[in-house]
Amino acid sequence: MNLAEPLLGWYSKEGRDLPWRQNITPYKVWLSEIIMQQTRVAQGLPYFEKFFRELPTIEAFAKADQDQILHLWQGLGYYSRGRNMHVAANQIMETYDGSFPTTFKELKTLKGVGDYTAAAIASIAFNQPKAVVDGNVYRVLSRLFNIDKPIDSSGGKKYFQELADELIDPESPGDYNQAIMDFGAMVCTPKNPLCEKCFLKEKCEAYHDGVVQERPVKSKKVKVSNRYFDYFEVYKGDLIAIQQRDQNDVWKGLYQLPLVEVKNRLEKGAANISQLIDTKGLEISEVYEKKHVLSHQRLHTTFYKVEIDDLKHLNGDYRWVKRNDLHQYAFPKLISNYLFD
DNA sequence: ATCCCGGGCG
DNA sequence: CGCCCGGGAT
Repeated sequence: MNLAEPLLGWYSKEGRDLPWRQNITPYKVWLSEIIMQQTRVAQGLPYFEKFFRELPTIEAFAKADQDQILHLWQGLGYYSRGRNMHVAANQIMETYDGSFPTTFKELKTLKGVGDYTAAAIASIAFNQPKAVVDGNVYRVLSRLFNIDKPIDSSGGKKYFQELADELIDPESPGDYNQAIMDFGAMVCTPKNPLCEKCFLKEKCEAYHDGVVQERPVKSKKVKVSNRYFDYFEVYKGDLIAIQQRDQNDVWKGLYQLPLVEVKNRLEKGAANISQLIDTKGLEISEVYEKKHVLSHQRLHTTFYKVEIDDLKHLNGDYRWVKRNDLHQYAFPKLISNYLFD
């Protein structure tokens, strides 16, 4: 696909007018790229202005003391970026005689400069055809080519880097790189991308297949959270209390036993049923503990049973069911295992 | 209030 | 591969 032509056309009209894009120098590119890592333009822009005003040259940056740099950095987050820049500035003064290294390989020897930043400086400041691959590029390419390789796997990273290197415009690598990132930030956004007015929608395979929202793919499992559930088998004679789950949560619409969810393991215990009924004079026995794993949650459950002498003692949205009728209700495996096994 | 996002380092 | 951080979206 010839991506460069439409992208550069769009960029020349719609690209953002940013201070480090005027009178380009390697120092400005480096400063802006490091500041913009993990940072939105709106937030980083005043920091760039401030740094460039206070420390207008690589030499000034190298000679500043760390306290001054961190003070200027205050509020931007990821403070190792500032500390690393200080080291890198001194590397440049000492190893490269005060002038920026010009090759991707040399640039990567600078502290805090990885693949992305080295490619950005090499292409924007030195016109070398090295494709940047940042979050924008992953998103744009995974959608345009409907690629479902995970962007957080080593194989996926390599695949996207190679694809990006094929697509880059060797005539204007710097503008091309900035164009695709602006496009990702302004049109092909993570949430609510502007597909309907996108000039690439006819070429976009994910748009064509209706999977834009599912790109890019990440393989890292969603962080699994721990939850602590205490279930109570509350019964009177032949009747047992059940409850339908209606919250926007796991097992919505299914039935379960009266439940008390607690924040952590320490709160676990039979006493939790006092939130549901008056436990005075009742005998509550623990039946067993069970860990139940879902894709995104680890449920630490404990089952208790308690017999009550008056149905009214259990307040809330419960229904009393004959034990023989329990099979008419849909229960999560966790609960049916308890009830029927 | 909670989730999501993101380059580079150790 | 987990951590570093703050802001924006939800």
